[in-house]
Amino acid sequence: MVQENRKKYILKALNEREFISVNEFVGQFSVSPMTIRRDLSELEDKGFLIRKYGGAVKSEAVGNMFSFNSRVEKNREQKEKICRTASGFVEDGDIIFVDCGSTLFRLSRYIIKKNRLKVITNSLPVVSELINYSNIKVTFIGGDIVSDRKAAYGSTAEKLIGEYHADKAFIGIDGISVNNGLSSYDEKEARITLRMAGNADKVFLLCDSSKIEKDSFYRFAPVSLIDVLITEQEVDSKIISNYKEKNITIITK
Amino acid sequence: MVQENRKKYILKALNEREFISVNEFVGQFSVSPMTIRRDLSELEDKGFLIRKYGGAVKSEAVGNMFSFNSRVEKNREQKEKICRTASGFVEDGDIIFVDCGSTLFRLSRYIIKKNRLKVITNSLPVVSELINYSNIKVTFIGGDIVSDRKAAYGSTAEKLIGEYHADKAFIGIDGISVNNGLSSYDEKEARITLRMAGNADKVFLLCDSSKIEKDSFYRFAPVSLIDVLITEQEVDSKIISNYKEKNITIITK
DNA sequence: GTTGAATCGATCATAAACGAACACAATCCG
DNA sequence: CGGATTGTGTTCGTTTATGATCGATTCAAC
Repeated sequence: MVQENRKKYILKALNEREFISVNEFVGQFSVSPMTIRRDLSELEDKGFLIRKYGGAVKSEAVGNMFSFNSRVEKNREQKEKICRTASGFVEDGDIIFVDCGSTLFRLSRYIIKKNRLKVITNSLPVVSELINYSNIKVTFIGGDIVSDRKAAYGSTAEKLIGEYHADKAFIGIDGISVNNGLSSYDEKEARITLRMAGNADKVFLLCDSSKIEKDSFYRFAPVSLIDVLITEQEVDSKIISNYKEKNITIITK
Repeated sequence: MVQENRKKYILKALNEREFISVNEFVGQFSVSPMTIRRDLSELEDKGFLIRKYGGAVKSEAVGNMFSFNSRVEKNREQKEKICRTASGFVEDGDIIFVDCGSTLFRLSRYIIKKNRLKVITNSLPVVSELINYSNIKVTFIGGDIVSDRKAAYGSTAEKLIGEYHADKAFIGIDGISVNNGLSSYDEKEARITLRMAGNADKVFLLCDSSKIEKDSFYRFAPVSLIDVLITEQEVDSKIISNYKEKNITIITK
């Protein structure tokens, strides 16, 4: 059986049962455990399931009021990839800011294995993803809740961020260009992002390649605000060197 | 049976009974007691149950953020009744504090029809109930998130409450008596409650009758802190007059 | 209280599962 | 044809789940 059919079969099996094991498919398809593990890993990246020791369970996507509507989300795979890359920069014991937004939200699932992590965020989806993991301390930036963003904003929120300092900040934007810096579609959001970046030692910008060298309408900071730009695919080498000049590293995997 | 199934089964069993024992699962799953103990320990960390000698009991924690909380909550009907009564005191245009806890959480659904309401709370379940109603502005008190209470606590949270003033505070406690005042099982929770009450013009205490004239271990305020006590059934007229002397009205419907 | 049985949790040992790296074959494409 | 890509299997060191041991703790009966 070919790879595609195998994956379809796996998903079908998962619809009928709560848990599927690696070994059952090893028998059924006559392939090695490694192959099944790879299949499951890819399906996990796409958000179809969650791997567990020995197999996998259904993706819990439903039921969490604070989670984004993932089925219809665009660029989902790219976001997953960016976040997976970004999670490599999170170390045990870190204190990190996590900005709000649909990209940053996906970072949560890649950091739940870290130890003694402290996460400071204004995003409700991030909180609800992390709340059940005792190895992670979550601090929520309070303020006025904006329902369509599912996050806290406003002067209180901004002021509160100033009371914390983090090792790393993971932020999102709507556009970035060497000449015009970081830009956002929403001013209140930009102010939160700016504060988080300002109170962290190292700043990681997570954005998909479509936003690079594009500007959104509210420009709020020079590119020097960030240290690392993480995106999902190779970028023009000319662009890379432009950012390099500003001491910004672009990372794609 | 694999680990994942085991845990799900354990939680299912806990939904049907008050107490589950380690030994019953040792028999059912053919694993060692140590394994079950480890399972229970992990489930406790995530806030799904509370371990006791020989097994575990249900967690008090509320939460509509989680997939399998359809368990039958204790005293649920009484809490509903108390909250329905309390909602009668909420008026259009009010600014109100809502404390955290399983009783106060139920207040949300009775106030969603009000107009121009502003709700200030440290409870995540309350936020998630109200977030989709545009007629209600929600302000979340940030701070350290405590997973089993699903709310924010700590010095930041306490300080933040001081920055707000509300028309009314709706609070909960674990015990109240004329002589010893309000008491709580948890000190950090008491401090939040105290701040909310202190920053509101009128204070409504929501508690079921089993807590009246009972003391919990941390006494944190005299009964004069509150203005109105809302409970679910008729209280002894002697008690009513004792509270009346302190200018507290007891309301039962 | 005292005592004894049951339970608990820290620790160690073991087997299974895991993933990174490398190797190999099949396929694609200039 | 030859290089690149893709899918798979193998190896091997690491991680995870589990069970066993054993002293400490808890509970209940006295």
